[in-house]
This record gives sequence, C-alpha cells and structure tokens, in this order.
Amino acid sequence: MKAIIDCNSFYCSCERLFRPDLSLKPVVVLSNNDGCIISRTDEAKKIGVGMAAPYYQNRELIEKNGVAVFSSNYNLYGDLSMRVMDTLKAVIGVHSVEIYSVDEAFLDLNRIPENKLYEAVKEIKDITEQWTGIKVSIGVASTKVLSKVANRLSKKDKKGTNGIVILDTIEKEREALEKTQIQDLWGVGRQYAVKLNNFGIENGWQLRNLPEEWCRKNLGGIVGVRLIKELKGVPCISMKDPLETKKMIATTRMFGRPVHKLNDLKEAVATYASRAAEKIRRQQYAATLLDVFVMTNGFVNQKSEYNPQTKHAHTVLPKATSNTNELIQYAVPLAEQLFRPGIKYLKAGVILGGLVPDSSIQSNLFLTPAQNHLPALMSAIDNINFSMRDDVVKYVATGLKRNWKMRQELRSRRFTTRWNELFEIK
DNA sequence: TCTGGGGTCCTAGGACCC
DNA sequence: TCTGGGGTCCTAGGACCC
Repeated sequence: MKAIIDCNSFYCSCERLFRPDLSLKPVVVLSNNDGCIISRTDEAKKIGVGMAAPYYQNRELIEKNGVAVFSSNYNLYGDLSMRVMDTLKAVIGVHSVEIYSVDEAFLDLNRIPENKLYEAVKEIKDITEQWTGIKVSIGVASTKVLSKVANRLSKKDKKGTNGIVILDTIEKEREALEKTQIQDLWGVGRQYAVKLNNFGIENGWQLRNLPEEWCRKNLGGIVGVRLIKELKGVPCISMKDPLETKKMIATTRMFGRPVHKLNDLKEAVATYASRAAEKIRRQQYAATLLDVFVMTNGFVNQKSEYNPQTKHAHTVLPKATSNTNELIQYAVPLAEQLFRPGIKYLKAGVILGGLVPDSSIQSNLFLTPAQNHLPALMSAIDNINFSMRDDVVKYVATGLKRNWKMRQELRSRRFTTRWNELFEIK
C-alpha cells in the first residue's frame, strides 16, 4: 500500500504557527507580487474566497470578514517543509519517503502488515503534528492515484475521518470514486475534464470503467492508460528513487510593474541567473544549458483576457558550470537578443537545464589560477549571503536599485531562518 | 492598477543517417 | 519516366501537478 501525506493549508498553517491568535480565524497567503491567493484556511474557504483567485477581486470580501492576509514567505515555508519531511524520514525511514512537493510526500507502506495500517498511519500523523506543529491529512490505497483520492476525502471531512482515509476494499474504492468529480482526480486537468464531461463522464468511478483504448486516444496516450489502471488498483506510477537527478532548475518572476527598458530587463535577468546559480550550487548540480525567456503583456484588447506570450532564447554552455559570473555572462546577451523597444515586459525567467552532478565538472589545466579558485569564491559568497541576509554580496550586473522588483508588502518575518527576525516572547 | 513560481512527462514533427 | 523505408535524436509545445 501507498500513502500520500499532505499538510493542511500548508502556507497558512506556517503563518499560524507564529500567530496563535489566528488559530481560529480565516487566513490567506498571496502569491509573489501579492497577485493571487495561493493558500486558504477552511475558514477562508467557507467565506467564499476562491483558490488561485486574484487578490484584488477578493479584497472586499477579505476585508469585510477580517481575513488575515500574508505575502508569501518562502524562507519560512521551505524551512518548515524540511522539518516535516525530516520527521517523516525519521519515523518510517528515508527510503520509504518520496517528497512530492513542498507540502506533500508519498510513503511506501509495503512493509506494514495490512491489519496494522491504521495504527501505523495514525502514529505517523500524531508524531508529525507534535514535532512540527503542522496538521496533516493522510490517504492510503493500493496506488498513488487512489491514495490521492483518499487524501482528498480525508481533508474534506476532517472530523468524520480524523484526517485519515484508507481504501483497502473494492467497495470503499467504489464509494470514494463515486464521490469524486472527474476534475478532482490527480492527472485530470481542465482540458481533459471538458473532454470527459462531453463524453458523459462525471465521476471517478465512471472513468475507471472506460476502455483503456479510449483513454489512450483521448487522454494523452500512455498517460491516460496509466490513469485508468491506477484507478483500478494496478500500480503504474512507482515510488521515485530519491537519488534521481533533477532535469531543470528555474528562477522566474513577474515584475512589480511592467518593464520597458532594456537595462531593467538585463538587471532582472542577471539577478535571476544568480539566484538560479545559487540554487544549483546548493543542490550540487552544474548546468549545461541556459534558457532565458520573457513574457509580454498578455492582456489582449482591453478585455483582460489573460493570454501571455512568451519568447525563449537559449545557449548550450561549452562546459558544465554553476558559476554565477559565467551564467550571468551567458544570460544577459540572451536578454538583449529577446528585447524589442516599445514592448512592455511583465515577467522574465532563467532556466538552467541539462543538469549534471557538480562532482562531474572537470577541472581544467588550462585555466588561470584565479579561475580555478572560482568555486571557493562562490561558496564564500553563498556563505555570507546565507548567514547574514539576502544579497549582502552581489554582482553589479544585477542592479542596485532594482525598481522592477516584485511587491511583497504583507510578508511575515522569517522566524526560523534569520537571526534578526526571531520570534519574540515578551 | 491588479492574474505565482517551479517543476514533470509525453508526443509530434523535423533533421539527419544509412 | 522516375524519387524508399526505417531508424534515431532533438526540440517545441501541450498537458498536467502543487
């Protein structure tokens, strides 16, 4: 059996941890740039705040109901996420945990006897909540897709289920799938939901009973076939090897306000390149491919129809690198190449691909001594920036004023990752 | 005024090879 | 007059996820 464990309203729970006064109040967390609502507590859902809804459209509702609003604070969430994952690994073993996202992990329960499943899962839940202060829900079933179904039901009825749902018989599977609308299934997005609805399929049980060939034709080939099999309890999506290397690491941002000057665009791209370089160094990768993209105003004919246009340009790097200086030097010309005067840019990004473990970077006999010291320089900069605060040491190319920077007006303190922002008890 | 950021996987089609 | 077939590799783009 497999389980998926999921932190309840994760970002909001992180905020509440340091604001006990909000424990029963509605809370929402906004995306970067304070654009969308990306996490809501049950209380906020009840009031009618939509998921991924633009903040400005919900502002009135939020203010009228006294909802606490936070800008996203990824330092805080990232740190608490690590604590949750470390707890899971400590309880059931490193090799049985697959971190799926910042707030979710799949657990391999194969070594637990069927008749002890509930006990075991309950223990995992209790310990995680006690050690981290974050509430979680758990779904258990024979496949990943079914465990997601179970998890969703456990969250919907926290009181009735105690946050745990186990699908261990065909009858329970059937009941759960009949209760699950097609668009709420893991692997069915907007496009497929429309297609399936047109075909008269509305819940998970109906989908489960469709012929595989139909799904191969209409739901993305092999992806659709796997989905059906998983719904039938035949595992097709296995646990991932934790040692698998990533394929890309990206840093992309909307601008605080539209950018129309080449210089601002270059600064932003240089900044994202150094941010991305930090990320790959921390994860001990080096990149062989660098892609820069820009997004131009996607609002067509004043109708506020969101239709972003992006343009990419990339460079194959002559050798794998994680060096900020080098990556900036490749990234900035790509930004220049993409830039057109008179156009407003809303967003840009740097994607590092073709990742290899950085131990495989070959030292080069023909480099000058100064160049061979670059890794030491990079880690010195990383250490300073990490231990002090962001960007004490930075490249001039990344700009000094940064007037394109995103807005984060309502961010809480980084309680767990910055000494000068520690939680205070008076 | 105002719509996130960071990923994965799969497929179709073009380029190229013999 | 007549112009193959099969294979691989790469890339762009679409669909999905949280």
